Amino acid sequence: MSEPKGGPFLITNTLTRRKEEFKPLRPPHVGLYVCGPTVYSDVHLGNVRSFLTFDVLYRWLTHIGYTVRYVRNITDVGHLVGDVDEGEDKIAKRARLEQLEPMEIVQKYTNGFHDVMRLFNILPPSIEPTATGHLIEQIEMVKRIIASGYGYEANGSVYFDVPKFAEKHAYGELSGRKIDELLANTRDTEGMDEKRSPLDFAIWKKADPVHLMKWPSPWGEGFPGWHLECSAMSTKYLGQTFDIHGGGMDLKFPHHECEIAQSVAADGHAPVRYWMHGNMLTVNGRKMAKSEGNGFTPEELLTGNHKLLEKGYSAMTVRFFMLQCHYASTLDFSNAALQAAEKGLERLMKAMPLLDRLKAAETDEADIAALEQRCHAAMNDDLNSPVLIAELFEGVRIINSAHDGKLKLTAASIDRLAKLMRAMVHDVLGLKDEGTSAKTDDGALDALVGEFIRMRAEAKGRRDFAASDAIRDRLEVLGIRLKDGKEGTTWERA
RNA sequence: GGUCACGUGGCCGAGUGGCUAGGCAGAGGUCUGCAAAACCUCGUACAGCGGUUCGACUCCGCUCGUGACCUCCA
Repeated sequence: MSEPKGGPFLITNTLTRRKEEFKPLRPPHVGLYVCGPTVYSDVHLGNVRSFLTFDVLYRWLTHIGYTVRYVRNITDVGHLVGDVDEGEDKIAKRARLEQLEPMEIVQKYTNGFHDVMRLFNILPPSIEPTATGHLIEQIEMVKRIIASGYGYEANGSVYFDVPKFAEKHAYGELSGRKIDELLANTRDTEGMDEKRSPLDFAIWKKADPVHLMKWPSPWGEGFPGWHLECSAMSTKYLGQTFDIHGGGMDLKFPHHECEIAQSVAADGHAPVRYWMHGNMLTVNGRKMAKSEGNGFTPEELLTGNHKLLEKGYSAMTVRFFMLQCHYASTLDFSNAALQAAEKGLERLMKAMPLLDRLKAAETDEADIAALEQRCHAAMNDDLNSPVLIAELFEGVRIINSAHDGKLKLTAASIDRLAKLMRAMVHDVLGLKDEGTSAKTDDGALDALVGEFIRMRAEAKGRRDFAASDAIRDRLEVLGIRLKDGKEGTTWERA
């Protein structure tokens, strides 16, 4: 494959801070790695936004013809709760609080994570490796880092020697940090006596005797450092250098910076060619985060049972809401914005079934090819889903106008428009019908409502509008809304 | 404190050195017995102050404001 379908695909590479043309290492294959969740508590909406961003990336790469191997890990090793390097690990803490085995915690929240992903129609990755399933690879990587001279053992733990690494390599390149500034900003050095420098980070950590999640290693019983699993697993499944690594902005430093250092130290190669970072979801201007306590669970979202929510919103409403904002911008949550998205999505989704009912004309009054071109251009420009959605509303206008008989389309244009709309709405944006239309209901209800529509038509025929309006009003109360059109009356759920 | 972003019409949010995305809300109109829906028309916004330019919302500087990272975090 020399060129992707529909022209070059540009992405903002956070390593260079520029928009670059995406050229995979081994086309048509693309290696994509995304940092997954740490499974010690419920995922919240902010987490969902990040996984949604890369879901759309995955969908778009696939749509333009690439074969993508998408790896997204599950962090199931208990990393430490507090600052510095002391204290309880997160999973063990949760296990104690919930009185469960650590691996029960891991399973419980992994299941929950998968449920949420399904709810938001986020596709599963090609490989979903766990940190605990790749201890051997991680231990081997620690050995390679020690062998290259950038790792040292101290009291059963192994640390990465950042200042030494920085002498020959660009530590801080991704996050735009300089070693001197980092050193100048170092906070207290308590509990860091094992480290040669406060900038050093653990790649293997000795477990104290009460620690629950620990494994044997050449340095004694312990557990891998937080940054190590991503390096080890991405290398295993995507190679020492691969195409795209994604994650939230907040992972840029230190997590991704450390990943680069580890890979360079262990294998001598920069691991990633294009880094992509999604921005944060905010609430009242503040980042939604577990530590802020301003997040909410999918159940709360659907039911509206949360102090921040005026009402419940469907998963697709939220998905659409997020896609109306570019992934690299912060997106502020608000009820007003969510309600606007709900209305907009409804308009878009209601136009989709009309595609089957358009009547072909001899001439064309809309340029579907140009619309198609603009849709592709939007997504090829750094996944600009807001612009794609704007174009899709142009498609909605065309569909509605044609359906009203105010705009002519040839059979070929109708076919092309239908294919375009379905591909963009369902395949690329991942928006699915949530079953509010009459079409998905069983035939009995449709037949029943049809009977009322007939009765009402008879009343209207007698010009007995009191009777016809009564039928309409009572059905409305029951959640059935009648709509009179040129070709008769249709209904939908109110 | 250091580093880096951002500040767009009532709200949410794209974007560009000159040709005023889109959605929601609002106003008027067409259609309809009425209504709903749909369609058409309407808002000339870009924090403030300077500078560069024939021309800046878009580039540069300063000021103000907000946020993120610097510690686990998507």
